[in-house]
Amino acid sequence: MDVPLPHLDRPFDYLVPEALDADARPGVRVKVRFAGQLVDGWLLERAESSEHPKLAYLEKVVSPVPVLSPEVARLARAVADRYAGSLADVLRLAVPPRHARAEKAVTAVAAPDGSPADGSPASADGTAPDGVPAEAADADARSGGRAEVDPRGWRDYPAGPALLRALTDGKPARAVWSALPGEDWADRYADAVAATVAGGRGAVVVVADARDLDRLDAALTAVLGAGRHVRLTAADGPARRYRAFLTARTGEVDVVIGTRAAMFAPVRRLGLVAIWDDGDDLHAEPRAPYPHARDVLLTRAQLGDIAALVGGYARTAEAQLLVETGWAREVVADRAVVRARTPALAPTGDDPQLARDPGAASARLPSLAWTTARDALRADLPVLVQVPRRGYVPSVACADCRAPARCPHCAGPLALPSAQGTPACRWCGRVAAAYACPECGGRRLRASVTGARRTAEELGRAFPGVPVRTSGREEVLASVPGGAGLVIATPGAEPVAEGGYGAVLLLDSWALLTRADLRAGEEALRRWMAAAALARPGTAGGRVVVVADGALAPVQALLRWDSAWFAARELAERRELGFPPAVRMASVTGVAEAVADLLAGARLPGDAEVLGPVPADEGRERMLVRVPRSRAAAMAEALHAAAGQRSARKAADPVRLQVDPLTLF
DNA sequence: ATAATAACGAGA
DNA sequence: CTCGTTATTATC
Repeated sequence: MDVPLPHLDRPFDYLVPEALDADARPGVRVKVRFAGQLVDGWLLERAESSEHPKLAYLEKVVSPVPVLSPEVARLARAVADRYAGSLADVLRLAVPPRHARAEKAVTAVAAPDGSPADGSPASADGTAPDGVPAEAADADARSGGRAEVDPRGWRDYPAGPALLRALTDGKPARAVWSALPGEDWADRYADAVAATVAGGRGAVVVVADARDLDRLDAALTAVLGAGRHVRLTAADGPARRYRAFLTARTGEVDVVIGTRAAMFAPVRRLGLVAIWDDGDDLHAEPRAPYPHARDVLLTRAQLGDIAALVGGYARTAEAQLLVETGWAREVVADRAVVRARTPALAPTGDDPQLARDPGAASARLPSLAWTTARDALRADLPVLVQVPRRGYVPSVACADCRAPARCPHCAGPLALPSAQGTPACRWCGRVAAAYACPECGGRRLRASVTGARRTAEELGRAFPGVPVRTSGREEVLASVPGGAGLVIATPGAEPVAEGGYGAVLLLDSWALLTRADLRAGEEALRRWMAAAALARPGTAGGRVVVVADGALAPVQALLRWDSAWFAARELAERRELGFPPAVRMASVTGVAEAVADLLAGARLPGDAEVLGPVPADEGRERMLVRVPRSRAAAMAEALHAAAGQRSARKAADPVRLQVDPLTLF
């Protein structure tokens, strides 16, 4: 039933009229009369009988195309349960809006009679997508006649060739991959997909943005040839998106790549789910119930014995948890290989000791950064300058040692309500009047971040005669030529340089590190590594300068190119502080009475902690519920049920439920 | 939203 | 005890 009310989040039985019998198959969109009015719905399954005494008839089958595959239906239910949401909400994300013209075009190709090509009934257990008969695939598997895919660049990782072999063999391998600097990740993902396809199975790959998608698209076309895969992204518009969706659904292609819109893509005989750069916040769906692409894909892998690949230059705490729990194996290069591929990395003091050179002074560049850039330009190599985007909310840090200031009571972040105010916790609201830094004992606090963009603009003037390109919000460059030139980019928009950059400067790192965010350190490292990975290896003259204190853990991790170490440290810290992913959290946001009402009605597990309230925007407030991971399902169910109670009695004020919210403060 | 149903209280 | 009114709750 396509209604978002949580208390109606369950199947309803209807009679199928004779006339609709042929079209009324599982997975089709239907219209039914519900509470007097016509509503949209999904036909989940056909049954012989019903418990319900008085059934109404199905009003209409919207389209005979069973757009909802059994595998995706099961996945959507699991995702709804995990995120305390409704199936209808997840299905809205999973199945793009119907586009009649696109449907006509695709089904006409797939089957002249208008029915989809894969009209076979769902497999009994619902785990495998319907379509190709299982026996055919098994026969293929037993024949042993599958070509082994050349591991190519995966040879740089001791576990790499075995991973590809497992993919071809159809084994549910699960890997957390730390890409080497300079690695062509898109080629490696194309290899992994090709290995899966060689085994007769399909794949879903999710990337963060259009630029990554274009890159992966090109790599896949090179490896698989044209027409073997399809792009699925909301940016392509409703018609193309629906068309791509149907192409996958009808089994015409069995490799789908895309942004997070593709995470639910129906793929015939799915054998691999993969995500690149899982730390990018674009992977978090902003619509209810706010699922994260990584979690959706991993749920999918778990439900269907499907292989999973989680990769990035940097490793997230979530990926680290997969490794530490043994759910996934890490695929990393040996230290010797890492050393050989890494550019020469150096930190430099944050306080600019301005160089004598007038150019450096005007650009307010630390002298090491300036000389590094100059040397690269002299060697006719491009230079990348990473400058954080504006708009970061600074949190409060110790003015002496710059450790982030945390609430002594709940370890939430401190914030200054005004320039001269007393710091207060953004979680529990307690005022930290007599704050003393646990690191150095300092009592003074500072809020930071100065204009970052101007630094970049001035940088151009510091190197007269050198072409300057910018890549950022308005215009994102995919690549730049190899000669001398300055490229100024915001994080995530760094173009690839032909042959690699001679120098990469990571400026204003302070803005990244002091963000009021649990993931500030992880995020900084992720962005630095993504930029530094574009530099040439140190042996080929590649140098990276990070303007940050070399003693800080994220900086250390960058210098050693060891994000696994940092992720382990980060995860350990979150265990200690009781933060995700070590625990499961949910946030409940709304006007105070509504939040209190919902929590009062929720039968939370006994060991649940309720934190807050803290003020949220527009007069609303936010409470956090924290449980051990083992209680995650119980917490989600309790919150969903409580939301159901409220909606059943038509409680006026809406409450937003968010499980594992990306930002906790 | 709306219809069925339970709950309640007044008047016989 | 019945009837009419009102709160509650389920909606196939």
